[in-house]
Amino acid sequence: MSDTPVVTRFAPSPTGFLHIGGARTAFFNWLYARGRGGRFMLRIEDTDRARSTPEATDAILDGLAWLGLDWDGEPISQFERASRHAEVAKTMLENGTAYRCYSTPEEIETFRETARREGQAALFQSPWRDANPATAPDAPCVVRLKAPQTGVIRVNDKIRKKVEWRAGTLDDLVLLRSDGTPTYMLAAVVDDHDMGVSHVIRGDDHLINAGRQSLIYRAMDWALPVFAHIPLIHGEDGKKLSKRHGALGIMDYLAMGYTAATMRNYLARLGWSHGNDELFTTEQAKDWFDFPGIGKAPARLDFKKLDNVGLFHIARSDDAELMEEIAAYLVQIKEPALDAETAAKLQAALPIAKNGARKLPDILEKAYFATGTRPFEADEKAAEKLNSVSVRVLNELTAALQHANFNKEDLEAVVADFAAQKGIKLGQIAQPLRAVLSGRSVAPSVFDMMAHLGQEESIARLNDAVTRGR
RNA sequence: GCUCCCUUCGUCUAUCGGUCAGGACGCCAGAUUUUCAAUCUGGAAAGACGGGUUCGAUUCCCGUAGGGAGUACCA
Repeated sequence: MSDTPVVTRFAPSPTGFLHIGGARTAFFNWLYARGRGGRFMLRIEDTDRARSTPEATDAILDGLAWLGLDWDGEPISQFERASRHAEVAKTMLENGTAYRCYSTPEEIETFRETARREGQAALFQSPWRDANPATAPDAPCVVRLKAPQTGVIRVNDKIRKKVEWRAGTLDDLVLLRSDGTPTYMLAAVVDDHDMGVSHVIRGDDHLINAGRQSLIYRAMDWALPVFAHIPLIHGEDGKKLSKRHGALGIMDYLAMGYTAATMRNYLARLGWSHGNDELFTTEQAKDWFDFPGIGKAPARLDFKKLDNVGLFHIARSDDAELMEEIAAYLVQIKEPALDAETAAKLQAALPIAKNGARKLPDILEKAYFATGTRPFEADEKAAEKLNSVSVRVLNELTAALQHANFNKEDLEAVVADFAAQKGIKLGQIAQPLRAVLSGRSVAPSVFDMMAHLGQEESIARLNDAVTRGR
């Protein structure tokens, strides 16, 4: 282990929302830095002026914020550093590792077509590479990297290990466009260098770029960062993620009701593992995360597994935290916020309602008995449990409840005794009881609900049903 | 086309030459049971294929197939 401080970065291009793959890349970078007392930085790669928008930048920041991935310092705009990039290109021009190329787009296209037709690699070979500068026309030009034509280009990757390209299979990439703006290849290298980035953790789709970019590092005589190219995430059908798969954006998961802690755990396990550990906290992930645990093959999204992870995390979330998650969830699905009274009722019922919930809406559903108000109208399924017989039984139960202590244990005993006396099964009482207490067929334990509601409210709901049943 | 990468149960994965190939989700069966769940017990389920190397390969090497990425004055 080197003693240089760890600096990682997430460098999205602001052309859309933060997608699930990008979120995981950001998370891995965050984990690596945070687990080692390093810095995690954010750089917005907005050199493509036509496609970059401030809205997309905001959306990405929102996504990271929701996931709880905090970054150090201010996000860096790559575009604003254009003059520094041009300066580096100029240095390369001066030290002979780059050249001006006056070929027009049409000429390049013709070259490629010919090459392709002849079955050759379609890498453009500029006639200006070794041309005498004196013969240069007074025309717009790009600045190209002078890629080596002999030997091999080798990159050491933490995950792929040694990756090599034969010189000549990497082209003379454009560093500066004809309008003087930098391309991604140049800008990314210069920024990573200037920001002191020690570890570049990014998607597998950049593996070849590591080879290309290493040439720029060498041209400038800069130390290379540690590269780690992580496998991509595929859709449930194993194909590349696309619109067809839905749930592409990280915020779509909030809209479905998954909590941030759930997503962090699930995302961490997609492509990374720590022995047989499946369910863990973000703190543990920070301690454990390292390159040897990262796999090589792309992973697929599995919502069933995600649900299961949610079960674990909701159960262990603290109530105040869950209330915040629920508020964010409601905003995301464009539902009105909870009023103070309902919120208070919900929070009080959380210890009961979060039991067995995988997603936020599950909690809301189970908490309805506490957030709703009398009289409770039984929904269709609940109504099936109510008939003249069951209502009569409930009426009799009410009497038994008059003298009960309203805690779970005593209530269980009282109701069990009552059932024994009547010679009926517990279920024959519990189900209609659930219907009158919550108006639903899906709700927490009837004893939990009564203990939570208290004697007065519980009996009032029983009486509502009895009155209506007459 | 060319360059590079990848390949263990349906899915996520463990294994770092010798294991009855382990775990998790899901699935199936059973238990529990006041609903949906949850919980508990048990079960089926995998090394893409073909060659090597080796006393011995899932593990190392080569090839094939399949998948992916790149091949832009996009990032």
